Amino acid sequence: MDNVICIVGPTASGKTSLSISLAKKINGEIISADSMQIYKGLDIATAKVTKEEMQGIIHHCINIVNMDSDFSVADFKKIAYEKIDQILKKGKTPIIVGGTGLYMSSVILDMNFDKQEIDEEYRNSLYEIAKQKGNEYVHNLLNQVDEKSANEIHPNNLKRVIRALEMYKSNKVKSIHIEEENKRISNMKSKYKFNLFCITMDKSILDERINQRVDVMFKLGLEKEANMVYNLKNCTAKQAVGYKEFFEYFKGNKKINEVEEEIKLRTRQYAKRQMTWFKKMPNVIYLDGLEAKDKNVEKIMEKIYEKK
RNA sequence: GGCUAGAUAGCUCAGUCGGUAGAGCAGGGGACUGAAAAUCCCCGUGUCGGGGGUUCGAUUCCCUCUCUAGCCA
Repeated sequence: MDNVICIVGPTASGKTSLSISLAKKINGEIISADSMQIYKGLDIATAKVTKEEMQGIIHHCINIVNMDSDFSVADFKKIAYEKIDQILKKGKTPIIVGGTGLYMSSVILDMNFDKQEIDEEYRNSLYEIAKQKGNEYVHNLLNQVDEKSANEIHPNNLKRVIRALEMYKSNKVKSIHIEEENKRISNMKSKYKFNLFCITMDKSILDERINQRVDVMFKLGLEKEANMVYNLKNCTAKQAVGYKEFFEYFKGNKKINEVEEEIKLRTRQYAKRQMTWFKKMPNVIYLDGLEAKDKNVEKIMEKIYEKK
C-alpha cells in the first residue's frame, strides 16, 4: 500500500521546516492542511511558507482560493485526494502537513461528505429564529427530527445544531448517523497507508515560541494585512487569530500593545485546542519538537520503512 | 500630618443585615463531518491585609497597625 506521511502539531511547533527537510530527503511533495493558508493574501498571520523556505519543494493547497470565496473541509478533502494520487503517480511521496485537525482527519478517516449540502437560506432563517426564541428552541426543532444528533450536540452550540438541521432538511440525513457510519467503515477502506506524526513540546516552551513568532509578525507588517482584512466584506479570514484582535483597535477602542498581547493569548489558546484534537487521532507517533530536525526526519523514515 | 475610600481566587471585582464566600477573565480538561484559527461543554478552599476586642461564633461589627488610591493641609 502506498505510504502517505502526515505531520501535525500546534502552531509554532516547527511543522514547516521539518516537512521541507523530510521532503528533500525522501523526494516528497507537500500538501498543506491548513484552513487559512488556503487563501491568497493571508500571508503574515498564517505564517505561510515563503518561496525561499520552500527550497524548491512543491507545495499544494496553499493560495488556491480568493479571500472572498467559500471553502470547506469537503473541498479540501477532495483536492487533497487528487493531489495524493498525482504525487504518487509521479513516484513521489505525499506529505500532508498542517494544523487544522478537521482537515487532517477528513483525509485520514476518508470522511464522506456526500448528501450533505449547504442551505444558506435555511441556515440564516434558523439563526434568526434562534435570536428571537433562543438556542433551546432551535435545539428542540432538531430534537423533533433527529433525536440522536440532538442528544450529542449541546443546545448552546448553535452552529452545529443548525448544521445538523440543515443536513436533515437537504437530504433527510441525520448527522450523527453519518458520522458513526463513516467512522465504522473508514478504518478499513482507506486506499493508502497513512503514517501520522505529531510534533510536541513543553507548553511553556511553545508559548515562548508563539510570543516570538507574533513579534516577528508585527515587524513584517501584520497591522497592514489586518487592515486589509478589516475592510473586506464577510469572509472567513475575519475570524482568524491575528486579524480579529485588530478590529477594535481600528475603531479606536484599543491600544496596539493590547492587540499584540491578545493575539499572543489567543494563539496560545488555539495551540491548546489543536493538541486536544491531535491527541485523539488514531495511531499518532509523537516527535520531540526540540530534537534536531535531522533526527526527526530519520525517525520518520525509520517508521515508514519498518512498516513496509 | 488630617480626612475619605479601598485591601476577598493568578487578575478585575461582587457578596455575606454576624453562621468561614462567587462572577467575569486567565488557567486546566474535553467535544468536534460542508465557517474549524470557528463553535461549544465541564472544572472555583481562597491565612476574605496583620493583630486585638465584642460574641456561642467574625471575612462581615468595634479598635489598632500596615499598605494603596484620592482629597485637604
